Amino acid sequence: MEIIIEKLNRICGEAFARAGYEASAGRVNVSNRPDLCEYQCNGAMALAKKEHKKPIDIAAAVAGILKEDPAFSKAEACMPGFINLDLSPAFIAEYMESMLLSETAGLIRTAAPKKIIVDYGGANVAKPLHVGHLRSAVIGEALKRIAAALGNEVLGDVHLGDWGLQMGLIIEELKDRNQTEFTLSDLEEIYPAASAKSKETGADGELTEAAKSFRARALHATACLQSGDPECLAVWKRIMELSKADLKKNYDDLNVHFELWKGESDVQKYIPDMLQDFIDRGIAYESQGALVVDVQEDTDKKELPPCIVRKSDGSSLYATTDLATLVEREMLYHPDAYVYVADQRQSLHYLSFFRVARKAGIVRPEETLDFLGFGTMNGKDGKPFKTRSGGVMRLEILIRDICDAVYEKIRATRDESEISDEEAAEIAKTVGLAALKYGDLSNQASKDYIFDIDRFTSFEGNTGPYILYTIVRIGSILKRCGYDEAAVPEVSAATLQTAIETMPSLKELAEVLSRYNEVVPAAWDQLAPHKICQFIYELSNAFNTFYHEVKIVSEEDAEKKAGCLNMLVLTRRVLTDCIHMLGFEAPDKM
RNA sequence: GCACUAGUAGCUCAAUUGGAUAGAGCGUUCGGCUACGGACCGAAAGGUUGGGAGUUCGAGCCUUCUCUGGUGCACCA
Repeated sequence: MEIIIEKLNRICGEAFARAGYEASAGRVNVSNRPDLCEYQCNGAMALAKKEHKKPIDIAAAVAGILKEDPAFSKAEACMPGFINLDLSPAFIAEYMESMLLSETAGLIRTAAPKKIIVDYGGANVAKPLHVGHLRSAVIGEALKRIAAALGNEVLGDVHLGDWGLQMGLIIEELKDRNQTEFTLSDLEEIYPAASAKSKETGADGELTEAAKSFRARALHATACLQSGDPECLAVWKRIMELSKADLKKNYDDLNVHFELWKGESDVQKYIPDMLQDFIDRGIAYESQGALVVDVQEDTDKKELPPCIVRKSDGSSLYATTDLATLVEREMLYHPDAYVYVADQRQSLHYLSFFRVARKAGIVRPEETLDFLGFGTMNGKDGKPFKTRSGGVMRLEILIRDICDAVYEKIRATRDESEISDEEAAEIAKTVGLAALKYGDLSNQASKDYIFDIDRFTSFEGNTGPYILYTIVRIGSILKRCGYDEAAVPEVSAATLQTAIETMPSLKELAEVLSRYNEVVPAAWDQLAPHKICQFIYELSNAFNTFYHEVKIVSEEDAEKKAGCLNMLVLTRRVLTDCIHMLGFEAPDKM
């Protein structure tokens, strides 16, 4: 398999070379004027100045050569110097055949597989997941699956926040209540209560004395825990047990699965040696009582504050545990690359701690450290998404709401003889999750976006349900024609060619399909799952146009019908593989 | 104050990384049902890409100035 655009680049480059120009000018793009041609090459215009020739003359010479190539049914020069290209049916049919015969539907596995750790999720123990955790989970999971589909070895790590102040708050709150035993639902009530208690402010807007003293006690309890106090540790273990199980269930509901359930507590043991090493090598020094590392570089436009790796009270913080986590990962997994998925607001922290990691040589110079910062999920008013009462919405509630909305739609439109209430509820869970994830992933990760439940759950337009509907529709046609999962029609380039030659909308579908193996690596290189969303949306549109134009089931020409069915199988395969990469599934019917 | 980020159709989003006439969906208007699933398809209207200047054959994209939002600027994570 070769990516189609690279194949075309090669052919075009050779044509430029034969005409006496540099082959690098033969770069081909998908046309942005589909009314004129399918592909275009703009190399002649870039060459004109250097060659002291008119671009149209160069283009004409090259087009003359390309006209003879069996890959094209059209190759013509257009003013001021474009080369317009149409693929020949034989060429595209052959490409479809190779995709159909490929185990990966044409997706090309990377020649140099990497070991990649994706750090996402960002859950904190003892705090329920809320909407702020959605994007990290959804985007991180998608990136992980995309990288894996390309043949990389990928480990997802939830990197739990399990060693911070929230633990001290709960420990002290339990003491105040004289309580030693507690359940998950107790915990769900205890933490918010304790948190509120520590933040209580008086009329002047300052923390009250009670809040201050409670906070001080919590800080002390946190310190006790971190220094291994058995009593605190016992409570901590119990909290971990309950909370982890709950988090796992919540992430399962999101179809998000982590290979590693590591947390801050796992890497505490590396911190003393790591910091001592920093000091010994002169990387870290004391400043205002804290231990810091300079991260300023000459090319920086502004002053960067040094990275604090130990607070003046001797305790560790965010950057410390992140660095220690790298120490452990290097030791246990030797990865080639890291991707961190977290809120855009943390970009400074990541920049800073990446630099410390490099400066201290925790990672090898050739290892990559990437940070994908995502934007805020806003409500329809453009402000951060809140519940009606203005609070933070729990993720479970959000998922429930979206599934309920889908459920009502399915009940309203279903054929009751085919879909029971129970089935409708099952389908609504699948479709609701797709609506939620697609709604998020179809936006560029780094930008803020507006969460609109009505739009996301719509079955029309660029939505998850529309994509699923297309998959279900293809399944329905194949079933009607007698093909189930196992029985795939025999593949033949000649048959496909006949079908493509006689049905223009099928050729368009084929050309969208041919871009599959180009889009997925691009989505990975740019950490841009929305490119896959855009692709499957275009693919669904191309299919539905074709569907509407050609009555497949009643097609009488056996060869044409076989070609169509092959294309249906391939379309479904590509759509299914793509949504799997995005982290959701299609139901059998909906 | 300094820095980062965004600004594209009434609304929600794209734009193959510098290429031809800036594309989709929703909404609006019009057209298509004896359903291979109409949860669909086709068509129309809708734009000075926040604004100014520059770079070149060519700019939504690059440079610079400017306006408006959002965010971040050492001991929270």
